Amino acid sequence: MLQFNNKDMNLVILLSEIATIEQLARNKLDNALPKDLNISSFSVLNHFSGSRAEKTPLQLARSFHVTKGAMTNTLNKLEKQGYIHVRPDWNDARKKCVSISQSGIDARNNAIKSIKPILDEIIQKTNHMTKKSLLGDLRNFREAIENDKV
Amino acid sequence: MLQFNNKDMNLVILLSEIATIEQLARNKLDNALPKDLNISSFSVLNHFSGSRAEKTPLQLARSFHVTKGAMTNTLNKLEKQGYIHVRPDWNDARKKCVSISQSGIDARNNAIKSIKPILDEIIQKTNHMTKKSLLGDLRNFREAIENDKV
DNA sequence: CAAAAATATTTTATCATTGAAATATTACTT
DNA sequence: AAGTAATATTTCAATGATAAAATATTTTTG
Repeated sequence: MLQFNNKDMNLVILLSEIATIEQLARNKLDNALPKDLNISSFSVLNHFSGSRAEKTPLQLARSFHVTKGAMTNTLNKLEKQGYIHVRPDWNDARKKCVSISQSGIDARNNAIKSIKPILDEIIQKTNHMTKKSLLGDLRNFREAIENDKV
Repeated sequence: MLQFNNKDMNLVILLSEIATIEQLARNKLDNALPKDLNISSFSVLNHFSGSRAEKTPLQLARSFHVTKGAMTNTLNKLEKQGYIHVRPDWNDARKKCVSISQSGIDARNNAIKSIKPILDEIIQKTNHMTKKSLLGDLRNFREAIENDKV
């Protein structure tokens, strides 16, 4: 009978564990966020709180490993909400420059307040040592999967 | 300025790493699978290769942490394709009993052939020690997030 | 310099998922 | 035994993502 070998099987189990965690976390956070902000929109806003430098839609799409069309969608919503500024790139008319607005910053801070209890609950239930090693391991693992060409 | 504390921030980074991996892996596998089988359908078929015991739609929905409606959808497709058998539960008319068919087994084996190169590529790029500790850590982590009530 | 290739964004059709409501059946309560 | 609650499945509308095509602009090339 055709089967996975052990290594393949372990990898399949690992990947489905990852998919499960992603699904659970996404749903929890999505439900906790203010209803005008889904995870995608929040992630973009949060991205700009680290560095408020302008980014193009393509750069953002790549950062989040999402298609360009999906990013167009998210940015359109954020712009309609007034949470980001979008302007043409004066040097290259193909490009746009996206940055966060003051009300975007406010919305982001408000969103953080609403998901913080969930994050703290997870932190409380998880032992910290585990999480520390996890992140590095996961990054290595991602790099093994990654080969982008959006 | 309102901010995450360090632990929250680490958790956010960890979760977005997980989301990224999930997205990359899903797309890779989805593209590699035969076009009549997406990951959801494949996962269900593969589930039955471990134990061919009959399962109800609800049990399957819970196994995959997916809504009942989503599972109805997947099972309908699989049934139309002839890859599963669905029969009423003679003891409880609310329930159905789902099992894999011979052509479902064939489809699953064929799907494995098509994704094996991708799995092997990932395995090759990843060091095995890492993956071993990862799985246990991830399971603990999932348990910290999990509280189901489908 | 003109034609072709590359780059950035948007549009389109399709699809899988969610949450909630609808339907049907069984179990519990008194 | 009747009425209420619980369980299992399906349906429905809305949503967010994808892949691919369309559009527009810039860069490369011959």
